[in-house]
Amino acid sequence: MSICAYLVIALKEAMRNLTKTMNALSDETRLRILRVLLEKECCVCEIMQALDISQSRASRNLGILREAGLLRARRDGAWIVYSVDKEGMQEYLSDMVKAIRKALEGNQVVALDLERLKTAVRVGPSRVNH
Amino acid sequence: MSICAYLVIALKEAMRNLTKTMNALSDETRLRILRVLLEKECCVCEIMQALDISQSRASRNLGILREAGLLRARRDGAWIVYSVDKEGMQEYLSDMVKAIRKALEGNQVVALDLERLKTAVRVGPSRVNH
DNA sequence: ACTAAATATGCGCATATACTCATATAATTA
DNA sequence: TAATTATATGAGTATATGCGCATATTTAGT
Repeated sequence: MSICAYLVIALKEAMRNLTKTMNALSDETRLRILRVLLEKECCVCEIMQALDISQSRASRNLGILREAGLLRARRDGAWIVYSVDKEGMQEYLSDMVKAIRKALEGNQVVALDLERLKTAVRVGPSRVNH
Repeated sequence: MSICAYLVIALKEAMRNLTKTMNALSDETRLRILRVLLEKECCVCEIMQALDISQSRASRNLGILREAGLLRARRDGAWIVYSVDKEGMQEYLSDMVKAIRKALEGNQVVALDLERLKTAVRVGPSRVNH
């Protein structure tokens, strides 16, 4: 492949990254996950409990948010802890996150999620009766 | 339908509006259209020329942005002029628009669109050889 | 009123998305 | 090392999306 072709790809990548981000943020499940993670870092099973959703659904959507650069993941023993890396993320991503947070202010679905989050415990999916 | 059921629907509407907005902003064509309209209000045929896309594609995506509350449309003679209503739109929408604008700064695809916009004329689709 | 022009939209197709179910992978503990 | 636990992921399915093509709708001009 020619140098030129590579350049064209690089130029298109910025746009692709942006649409990827916006796509990640255009789904209700993922907006709810993001909002919960703005409250506190969580493992998959805590997200399951807060949103009252299945394990695979939680895991897959966390992966999409991570892939879009909105979350970071670290292992902590048996768990993988997801968090919003407010400082480390690209500036345009943190702008979006701030806008989303504001847009979700007072939202009732979110309120319920945050309520359930309070009683969520770091216990595996197998012990979450869902 | 009971009052309760209506309340539940109303509570869910805020979330639905947000995902609708984000969805509208998660497509490359629509991000490009929005960016062009931040430069100057346009009729459909000017958007066609700036982005070098078909008439139905321009019209449909303008409609989606409009439906999401991001654009307003007014008739001007034979034309329908679309614009970003920066003052009139919901606050969370204008936050998103600002973030998008910043994210697209220096983007090459956008640069080409804006270049073509300069030479775009308000002449109907039938006279745009595409 | 008739014709032309500008925009919107129904339809069909190809592709993308989101979910569940079942299973694979990776780390912990006995 | 074997069993258990936490998370990721492949497969299948139902639905949503984006596009082009053709056509409908609405306005302008004669």
